[in-house]
Amino acid sequence: MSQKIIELGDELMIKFVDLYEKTLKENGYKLTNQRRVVLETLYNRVGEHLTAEEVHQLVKMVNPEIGLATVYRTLQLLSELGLIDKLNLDDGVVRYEIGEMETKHRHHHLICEECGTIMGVDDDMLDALEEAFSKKYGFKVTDHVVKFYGVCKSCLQKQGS
Amino acid sequence: MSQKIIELGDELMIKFVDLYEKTLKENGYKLTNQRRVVLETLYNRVGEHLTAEEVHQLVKMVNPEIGLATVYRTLQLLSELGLIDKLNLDDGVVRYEIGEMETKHRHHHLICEECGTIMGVDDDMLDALEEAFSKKYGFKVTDHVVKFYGVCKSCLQKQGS
DNA sequence: ATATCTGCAAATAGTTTGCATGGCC
DNA sequence: GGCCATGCAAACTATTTGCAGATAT
Repeated sequence: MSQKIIELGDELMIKFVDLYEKTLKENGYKLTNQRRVVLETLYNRVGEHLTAEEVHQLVKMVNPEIGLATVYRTLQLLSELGLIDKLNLDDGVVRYEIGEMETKHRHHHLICEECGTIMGVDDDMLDALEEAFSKKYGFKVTDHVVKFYGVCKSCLQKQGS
Repeated sequence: MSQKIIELGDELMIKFVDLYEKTLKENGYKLTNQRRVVLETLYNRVGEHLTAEEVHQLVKMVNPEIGLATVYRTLQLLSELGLIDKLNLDDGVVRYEIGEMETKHRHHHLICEECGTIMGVDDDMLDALEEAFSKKYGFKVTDHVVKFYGVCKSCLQKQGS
C-alpha cells in the first residue's frame, strides 16, 4: 500500500529516520507508517512541546486515518526507545518533544509563569552536580529531570516598560 | 461540635499547626477540622509521598466522614499556600508531602528505579546553578524542580552481593 | 504465515464540579 | 446571619485496553 511521505529536503531528517528504523528493528518492532508519521511530525515541530491530542491533530493532516489510541501507543513507544522525550508540567497533560540527538546532554526546561512559554535549554552544568549527589548519598544517578520556573526575558522586558 | 484532635506531644507539630492557622486566616480561608486533619496526617508521615487516595484513607481513620473531594480540595489549597509540596513522578498520580519549614532550600528527590523508593534530599547545590541560568538566559528563576533517577544505596548493595 | 499493529469504541483512573446542607466567623 | 466549606454523586479528562481486521516481515 503506497503512502505519502513527508518531503524531507533535509539531511538531518534523513539521519533521524534512519535512526528510527534502526532502533525499531533492533528492538523487534515493526516499521509502520503511523510510527514514522508521528516521529516526522515531532521532528517538524522541534522546540515545541506537544500533547498527544496536538500530535494527533497534526498527524491527521498527513494521514487522516490514524487514530488517537495509536498516537498514544506510538508516543509511549518512541519515548521508551529514547527517540523522543516526555515532559510533564503538572498541568494534567503529558507533552512530548524530539530529543536532542547531537548531544549527550539531557536538556532542561525554563517555564515562564507569565506567558506559559516552555524553553528548552541544553546545558551540562548538572553533570557535576549529579556526580556530587552520587558520592554524597551513595545513589547511582542514571538520569535527571530539571525544571526552572520563573519569568522569561520578554515578559521581564514587558514588565519593565 | 466536638472533634477528636490527634495527640501532638511535639513542639514542632504545635508550631506547624500555628503556621497553618495563621496562613489560612491571612488568606481569608476558614479554619476547618478537615483542613487541620489533612495537614496533621501529612505531618505524621513526614518523608512519605502520599497520593490523594492514600491521604483520604489515613484521614478517614481520624474522621470517617471526610470525603475524597474535600481531601483533593484541601491538598490543592494547602499546596497553593505553600504549607505542603506537590510532587509528580510521571506515574499517573500526584503526590503530596510536608514542605520543609526550617530551611529555605527547596528539596529534591532521588527516585530509585529498582525499588521505587523516593528519597527527599535537602541541598543548596542548585542555588548557584539557578543564578547562572538567570544570567545566561535572561530568565528570572523563582522556583525549580529537580528529580534524580537511578539506583539507591541499598539496591546497589543487593546487586553487589 | 503469523505475530504484531491499528482503529474503533468502551473502559478506566484520577481529579473536578454542582448543588443542597452544614459549620465557621 | 451570611457566606464559605463539605459531602455526595455525577461529570470530566486524559489515557488505556479489548478485540476484530489489516499489515509488516
